[in-house]
Parts: sequence; C-alpha cells; structure tokens
Amino acid sequence: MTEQRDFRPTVFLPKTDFPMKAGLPQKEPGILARWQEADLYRRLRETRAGAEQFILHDGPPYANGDMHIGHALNHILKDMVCRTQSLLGKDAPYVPGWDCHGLPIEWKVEEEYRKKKKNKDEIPPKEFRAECRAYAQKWVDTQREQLKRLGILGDWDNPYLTMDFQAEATIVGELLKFAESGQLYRGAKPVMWSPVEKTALAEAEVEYEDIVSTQVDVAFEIVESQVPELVGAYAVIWTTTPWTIPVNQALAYGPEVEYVVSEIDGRRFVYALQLEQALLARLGRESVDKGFGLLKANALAGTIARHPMHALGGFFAKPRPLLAGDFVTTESGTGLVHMAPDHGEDDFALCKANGIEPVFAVLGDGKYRDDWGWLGGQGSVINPKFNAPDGPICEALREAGGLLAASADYKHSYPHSWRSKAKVIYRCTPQWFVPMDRPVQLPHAKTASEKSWENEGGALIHDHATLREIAVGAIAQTRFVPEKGRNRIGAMVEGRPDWVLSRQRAWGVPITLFVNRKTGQYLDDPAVNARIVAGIRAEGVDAWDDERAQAYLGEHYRLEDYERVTDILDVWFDSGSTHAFVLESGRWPDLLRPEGWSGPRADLYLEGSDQHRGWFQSSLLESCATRGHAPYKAVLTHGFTMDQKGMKMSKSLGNTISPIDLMRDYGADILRLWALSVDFTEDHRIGKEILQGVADQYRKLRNTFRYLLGALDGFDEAEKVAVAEMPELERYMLVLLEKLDATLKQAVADFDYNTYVRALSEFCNEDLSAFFFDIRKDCLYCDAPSDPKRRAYRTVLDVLFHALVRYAAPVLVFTSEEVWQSRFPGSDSVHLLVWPQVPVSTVDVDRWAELRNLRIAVNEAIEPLRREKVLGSGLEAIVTVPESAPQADLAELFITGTVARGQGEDVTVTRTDDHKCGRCWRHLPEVTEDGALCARCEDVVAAIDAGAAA
RNA sequence: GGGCCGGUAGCUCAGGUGGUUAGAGCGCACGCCUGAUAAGCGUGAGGUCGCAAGUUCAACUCUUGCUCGGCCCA
Repeated sequence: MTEQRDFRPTVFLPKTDFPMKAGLPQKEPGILARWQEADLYRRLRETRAGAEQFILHDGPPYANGDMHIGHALNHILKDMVCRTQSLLGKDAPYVPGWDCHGLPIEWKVEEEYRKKKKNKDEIPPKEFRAECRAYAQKWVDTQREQLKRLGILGDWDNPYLTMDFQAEATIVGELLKFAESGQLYRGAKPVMWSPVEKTALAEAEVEYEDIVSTQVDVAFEIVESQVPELVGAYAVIWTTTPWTIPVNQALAYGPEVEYVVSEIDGRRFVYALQLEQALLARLGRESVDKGFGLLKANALAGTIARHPMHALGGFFAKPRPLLAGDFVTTESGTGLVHMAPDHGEDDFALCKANGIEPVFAVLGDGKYRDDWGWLGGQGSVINPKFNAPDGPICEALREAGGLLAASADYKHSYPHSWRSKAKVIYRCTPQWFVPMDRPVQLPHAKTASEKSWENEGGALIHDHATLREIAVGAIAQTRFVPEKGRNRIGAMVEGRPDWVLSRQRAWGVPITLFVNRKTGQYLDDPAVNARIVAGIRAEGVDAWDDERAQAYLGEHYRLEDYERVTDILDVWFDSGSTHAFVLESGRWPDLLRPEGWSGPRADLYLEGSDQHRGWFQSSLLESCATRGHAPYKAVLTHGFTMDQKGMKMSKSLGNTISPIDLMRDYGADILRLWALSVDFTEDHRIGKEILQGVADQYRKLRNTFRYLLGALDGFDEAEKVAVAEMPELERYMLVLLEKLDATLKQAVADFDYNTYVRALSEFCNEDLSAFFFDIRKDCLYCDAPSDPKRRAYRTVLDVLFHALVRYAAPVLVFTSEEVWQSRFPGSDSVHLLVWPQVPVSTVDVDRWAELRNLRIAVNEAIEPLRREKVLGSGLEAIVTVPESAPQADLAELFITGTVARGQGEDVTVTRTDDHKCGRCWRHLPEVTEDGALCARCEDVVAAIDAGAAA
C-alpha cells in the first residue's frame, strides 16, 4: 500500500467562533447592558411606529419582596406575547407597573416601628404614608432589576405605580365617577374588629387561640305561632358570647333540624331533639318532666318570640322572629341560634334578607353606646368578667327569668389580634359599597363610536342595565384563553355580593367624599370633585386632609355641615383603575389608541388564574361601571408553578425555587425556555430533573445554530441559487420550513407557546440535524465550493438561519442575539427584525414521506449488521430496496454505499466490497484502493492543489 | 366544608364529535462515527392512559363515586 496523503486540510469543515458551551449566567448580563446602551425598547418602538397596535396591559404585582417563580413565569409569558406580536410587525409596547398601596406594606412599616419601640398611633399619618411610599419604592426598584435580568423588554425607565400622584388622582377621579352616577352607597357589614386597638382587622391580622368562655342558655318566650301550643313556650338558645344578647334581634332555626317541645320545671321549651342530652346536662337535669313530641322545622316558620328583657321597652320590646337559616346545625348548642346582625356574618346576612338592620350598639372601644336601653355605657364586651355567669348580663337575664344556665367553662378556639393578642369581635361598621344590581347610568354621554361599537355586539347596555348585567354581557364579548376562564369569572360575577370599597386604613387612596351630616347623603358637586382631583394630582393622597377640606368645598358649602370620609379604597379598586391611568392618560403615548377608538382599550390582560377573583374582575367592574364595557378584549390566564412532585411551593415545606437562583445557575434563557415549554394554562412543575431536560433541549437548539453559523462561513449573496435551480431535497426543506412557519404563526395566534417551542425543537432535531444536515454533510465537506449543489445547500441554510433566529428570538432572547451578532457583528439587534418570508417552493410531499419511511426501513435493516460487527458506518452498506421505491439518489439520502433495486418488498443490506475514498470516506466502485480518491474528490483536490500552486 | 380545574411513558407534551397493536421529542440502554467531537447518527426498552364501578358491540375519550393535587371561597 502506498503512503496515503492526509486529505483533512482539503475538506471544508464548518468554521465558527460560536462556542458550544453557552455560559449563559456569565454572558447574559453583558448582552443586557448592550441592549440598554442601545435603548433597544425605544428603538423597537420607533421601528414599529405607526404599525397596527397590540396592547398587553400589565397587571401590577405587589411591591413587596423579591421576584418569585410566579412573577417570572407571568412576565416571561407577557414578554413572549409582546415579542411575538412585535415579530409579526405589530407595535406592541409594554409598560410594566406595580401595585403599591395596601395592608402588607403598612404592616412591614409598622413592624419596623415596633422594632424601634415606636407607637404607630403617635406617628402623623403623613409621615407614616411617606414611609410606606419609600418602602414600596424600594421593592419596585428591586423587582425591576430582577425582571430586567430575565430579559423582559419594556419601558422600565417609566413604569406605572399605583402610588404615582397622577395615578392616585385618576383613581380618585374614577371613584368620583361612581359617586356621580349614583353607583355608591353607604351600608354596613360585620368586620373583624379589635376593641383594644379600636380598629378593623383583616383576616390575616387575626390568629386563633384556645380560650375558655362563658356559655349561656337563654329562653325567648314565643308570643305568636302557627302552632297554638307553641305560644307561651320558650325557644332556647345557646351562646358563648353573652354580650351579644343585648343586641339580639331574631332567632334562627335549621330547616333540616328536628325540634322537640318539652316541659321542665313547669315551663315548656323548644330545642333540637338531637341536642337534648347536652342541654339537660347544662341544666343539671337527668330528663325532662314531660315530652310533647316532635316538631318539624317548617312548623317554626312565622313564629315570633320576645326578648327576655322585653320589659325594658323600645328596642327590647320589638318582636324577635324565628328565621330559617341553612347554617344552623346540631353540632352544638340547642339547634336554635340567636341572631345579632351587628356581630356575625350569618346573622347579618339572614337578618338583612329579612329586613332587619344592624343597630351599632357596640362602639369601637367595645362598650355599649350610652343611650343603649340595657347596659348603656358598659363593657367592654371582650371582658371575661362582663360576660361571666355573675356578670351584669347574666344577672339581668337571671332576674328577668331568661337565663336557664350559665357556666364559665367552654373551651374553644377564638380569634385574637395578631398584635395586641387581645380578643377580637365581629362588629358592624359603616362601609362604602358599589351596588351590583342597581341600574347604571354611565357618567358621560356615549360618543357615536361607542354606540356603533355596541351595535356591533358590544357589552349589554340598555337603559336599566345593572352593573352585574353589564359585566356579564362584557364577559360574553371577551375572548378567554383558555376558554374555561369565562365560566370561572362568569360564575363569580353572577354570584358576587356588592363590592365593599372602604377600608379603615392609612396607606391607600382616600374615599374622597363629604357626607352631609343631616341627610347622610354624600356631596355630589362636579366643581368640588374637580378641586379634589386637582389636589391629589398635585400632592398625592396626603392632600385629602382636614386642612384642605374647606378649600375643596369652596364657597357654597360649609365644612361643619359635612363629615369628611377618612376611609381608604380597597386596593382592588386601585388596580381595577389601571386601565384608566395607564392606557388613557397619555403619559405613555405608545399606549394611546387612535382617534375614534372605542370599546376595550387593551388587547390582552395576562395573569394567574387567581386573578379571576382579583384584577380581572375589579378591572371589569370598574370599567363596566364607568365605561360600559370591559377594559380588555381578551384574557389569558396561567396556572401555578408547583415543585417537582406537583406540590405547591411554600417556605415551610422548604420546596421553593427562586428564579434568581435559577438565573445564576442556568441562565435566563433556560428559565424562559422552561416557562414556554410547559402547559402554562394548567398548574405545572419545576425541579432539577425538569430543568435538566430543558437545558438539554437548549443545547440542541444552540448546536443547530452553531452548525448553521459554521456551515455558512464565508457565504455571501453571490453564492445564492434560485429556488427553481435547487435540488429537490433543498426544495423539500423549504416546504418543511413553510409548514413550520405556519405552525408557529398559528401557535402565536393561539398563545400556544408550548406548541411553538416544541415545533421549533422537533424541526431542528428531526428535519435538520438527523435528516438534512446529515445527508448534506458530504456535500458541504467535500463538494467544490462552486458546485451548484453545495451553493444550493448553503442558500437554504441561509434561509433557515434567518428564519430560525427570528423564531427563536422571542424565546431565547439572549442566545438569539448572540447568534445574530456572531454572524453579523455590530449589526442592529435581532429583536428589531420581523417575521421571515419563506421562499415559495413546491414538491411532492407524499413522495418524500415515502422516501423518509424507506430511509427508516434502511436504518432498521442496517442495525443487525452493526450488532454483528459486519459493518460500522452506513457508508459500508450495500442496500437493496423494492423496485417500487421512488426515484432519487437513494445512496445519498440514506447515507449508505450503493443502493440497488430488488424483486421483493424487503430492504436487505450487505457489506460493500468497494474501497473507501481517502477524502470523503464513501465506498465507491471507482475507488481503486482504500485511501485513493473517488472521481469527485479527485477533481476537487486537483482544483485546490492548482489554487495553492498559483 | 363549598365552587371551579386537573391527574396519558423517567421528563415535557400530542391524542376533532368513543372504533384497528395509545403517539412525539427529550432522557435512558445499547451500538455506530471520530472531519458539527463535553458534538453528530442509529436501534431499542419504557405506559393496567390516577383508582373503582357503570353506559356501550366498543372508552384514554361519556356517566357516577373515590383518590391525589391546585386555585378561589367558607
């Protein structure tokens, strides 16, 4: 055998500096800095100016704490929406925002006071709010940096904050629209109240603790009944809060409970059969003296009793009706429950339904008001001695003959204030409500365009539509992705009670109303309202104070005639108004809709499914009440991120995963690829194994780009070949690309990013790496650079590169930029580009499907020979295929030695006897000995040698 | 406790209106290549479609119950 020349230098291998290893955590910050320097967001806005708009309105996260995995998912999805819309050529601005008011921030600030041993009540409200503002700002700044690091493209230098003065003024303005249109009323509602702190508490400020209470059994004499025998009998109730007896207004019975009438000590009593033994035990008796038999619950309907203290007259002399209440059970007590609508949610609801209103007898400090007919000025109601068996309540009841039993021995769990540890009570307090079922009059006359929109099927608006009806109509007009969201929010809106707007708190937007002390009506004067809004706009929520009150009222009203409401707004009203101060204000000109626009201003709201009760709903109600339609055209919801096992993440379980850590360990592109790979419409998981899979998927995509970059080394316009001149394989690949293109476009339209990412990945794996690239490896490496086939291949690679880098750009924002800059150093960002145009190409796809199936069959047939070590590389195989196989260069397609056509239907394989070309390694008959050249390589090498010699 | 939603191979996901041996990619195992090389190619093994009843000639697909998990309420 002659000395073999090393042909390696004559082979055209891919050449690129693009590294296989990404090193994303190190690389991404640099790319981010370059975008920032180039002001990419602004550049993109300029590039898309005047194009069709797509407006995603950002729902504000709460400015408290570090970004967590839910924030990351949510913002990645939002970024994907904006970037894909932008890629389609639309103008898709993104203005991020934060929710800044509210209780959790107040708490944190109070907590800091406590650490410094300062009393919150001694801090001037203005100073307190300033600290809340600073606290919120701190977290806005923190989260902003964390979200930017994720590669979210947006107007980060100019986000919206609900605590901006302009926002606060708009929120007040929106509230006053409700006031002007009569969509506001003052009602009452039992709330958790701490008599020690003299304040309302939120559920989260309450903790439950075991205590021992006085339990009492009290008899209410029946004075009227459809069952004559009941008149003169006593309904027995049991309670652990004796202090509520002086505010009793009714009794409740269970519609499913069986009652019994018995005689004890000469009096007849009514109570639940099932609870007889427990009652007798409390009364200290073994048995009743005489039984009168069972009583069906419905026999109690229409029964009227009287209060044991009826002799006091007035309030106490009023009838106490027996009402049917579903909540009455036979778990404890007597099966009859005394109702004090001031002090219980069930009580309040049942009484309200029967026209019985609360009386506000217990004041904020826990004492009965001075003018109360019984125990006026006494209390506090949470004082154990006050409620004791020998306390004033029990003594009076005993004297009046109403007390059947009392003992200070009932152990149970009872709510206490988180801070003072003192007992809390339910207490009715005046609150501001938005009615759901009162006809709405929109505050401003409808414009012609608004009317036309309605005619085209806008929200249900007729002259007497209620807010509930308008909202239900608007839901019907909205697109929900996934569709089940419609049902979820629809059921809630149909069933929800009136919206309680007021909170007795400090850090929030004030309910800027003046209530007439005589009439109880709030002042509704546009001039006054305008002054209030102007005041807030100038100085923020602090401008709502006593000092400025008279100035707002102006000359026509006197401050002493009005009560200045000091409640603040439910923060859901703040966020429900974001569409007003973000999309309509003009502060973000990008977001303004063109002249004449009507109907929903946002194309999309995109939040977690918990927001069906939250932001989606508050925004819907706010907009429907003030504008008559939803603020959004479509609502996209995502599920929640669980741990690897599908359990929810919590600090106590120790299974939380921080996106900040993930960006440090894997990089933002991996996190993004994860978010866009899972089915975000449902709950989904994250964990080490899943991320490992995502990282594998990433590497595959990255290597596809690396191959393209290497294979396209030195490619230029002059090398391009027209589609019509290309080999069929190239034309087939363009057809496949076109198919992928259509799939991706549809996925974007459906917000189906899982399909988007999967289609992209599978194309790279199956159609490119394992098929096209593999087949054309020989052509790329060994054909002459001027060979039309090689030029055609590289032309298609160029098309693929331009398409794929754009498809990948919204997902792998950093990597796509790295890829783009690697090919075109110093050029504009990849993110300014638009969706690619795929060259039109036609090919018989059925024939190609047949060829690919045949290719699979050939591989299957080769495998046994490999196992038996008959051959290694497929190039060593001689293949026989059925006569019926389509005409094509089959050896090239299969990457084998020669292919023959045989008689049978089977694919058979044997080892070749041909020698192996020293350059291209193919086994061909023309190769004279192993290591010699085939004809093609002979020519190419000769040309190279000639070039080298010249 | 109530309302709503979900549970398909180790992982991420496909599986119109019920109909032949339930699919893909990744991972894994085994092998090939050693000129995309901490890369590339091939073959293969993996699923009682959460569980249990029921309807049906036929159910991953319909009904009911249970179970596990989630969101929102109480």
